[in-house]
Amino acid sequence: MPDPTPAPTRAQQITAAARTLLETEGPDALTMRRIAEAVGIRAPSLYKHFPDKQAVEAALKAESLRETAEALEAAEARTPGSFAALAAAYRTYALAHPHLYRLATDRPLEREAIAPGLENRAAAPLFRAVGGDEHVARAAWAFAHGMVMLELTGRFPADADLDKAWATGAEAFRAENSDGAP
Amino acid sequence: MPDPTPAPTRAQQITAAARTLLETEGPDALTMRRIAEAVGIRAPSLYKHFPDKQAVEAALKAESLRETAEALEAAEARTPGSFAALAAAYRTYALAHPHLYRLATDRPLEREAIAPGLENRAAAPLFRAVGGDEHVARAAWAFAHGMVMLELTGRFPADADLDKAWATGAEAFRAENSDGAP
DNA sequence: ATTATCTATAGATCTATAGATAATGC
DNA sequence: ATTATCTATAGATCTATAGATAATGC
Repeated sequence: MPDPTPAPTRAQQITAAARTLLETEGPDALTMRRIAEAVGIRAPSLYKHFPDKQAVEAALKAESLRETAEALEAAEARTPGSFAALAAAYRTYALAHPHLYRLATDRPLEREAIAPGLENRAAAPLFRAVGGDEHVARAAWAFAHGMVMLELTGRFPADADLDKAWATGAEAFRAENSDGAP
Repeated sequence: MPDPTPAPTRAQQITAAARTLLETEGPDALTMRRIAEAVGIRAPSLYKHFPDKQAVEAALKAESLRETAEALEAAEARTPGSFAALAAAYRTYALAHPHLYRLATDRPLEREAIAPGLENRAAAPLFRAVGGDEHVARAAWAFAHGMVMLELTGRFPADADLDKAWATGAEAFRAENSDGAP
């Protein structure tokens, strides 16, 4: 019988160390030297496992995207057809992993480095919840991303009731509001 | 009669040079050395006019915020009460100044470095256009910010019809949708 | 007197490559 | 044989301060 928890490959150790650094100390700590130190090797050895730093970052973006998809799929399974439930899950994931979320959404995605279909998979629950309209789905995603980013960046007033703002957006993009009202 | 176009102060020259660098070459070009070179002095001399680099960046953020407020006020004057008109003006400004917009919204704002009331001034037209509900105003702002950032970052599919996504959000946050529907 | 500027430089980093050496797998 | 690792280092930068010198304003 195969080992149920196979030893992680070096590449996996590197990605895991990079993630821990990013999540605990922020983007400035994400250097090849710090990553190597965390793994217990010297920085030049990293280049036997990843061509360059961008490739390490791309692996972290793929992780974040996959976990976002999983969070949305779980929310959909619990509460089918509810954009509010998806929005809550999206917010929860992003606020739990602020540096990772930012890395994954903040700069262009190296699409050749992520699994084909992963972007679509992450978008699918939202598409379904807003009634299958791609334009509504994009607007709803923008709302959720904007709320998360403005919240993470501290741009709302300190005393703002963000739950109410989220509820407003959840209401605005409900599937029932998307079909034919004047 | 006073000079109608007074010579810019050094601080103004420095801010202007910094802005040109940022807008034309992006954030990596925004170094104290490059700024000094553009002004025609040596980098250490900058510190007679700004305490540190963050202060230069704060001046650029204030400029961006003021111009955003002006763009929204102009749109409101042309088309009072229309969130769609404000959203269009917001998008136009951000896409015309992508690096500046990103600098101004991407990281925490040094609020002590910007004119008191400027944040409120920028928010006021939106607040009015959505019918005076602060929660709707925040959700609508998040939508607009999210659309801009996802568009700037290249996260929508290349063939996505973003005009339609903007129109969807503009409809969703219209003042008429904000009062009392079930 | 004060202010602006300069040179020189401290004090930190980074990413990535070259080439040698040790460990592993056939 | 091949792979992983190491040391050494190229080649770039950065921000910011110290202290000297020149220019300006009273």
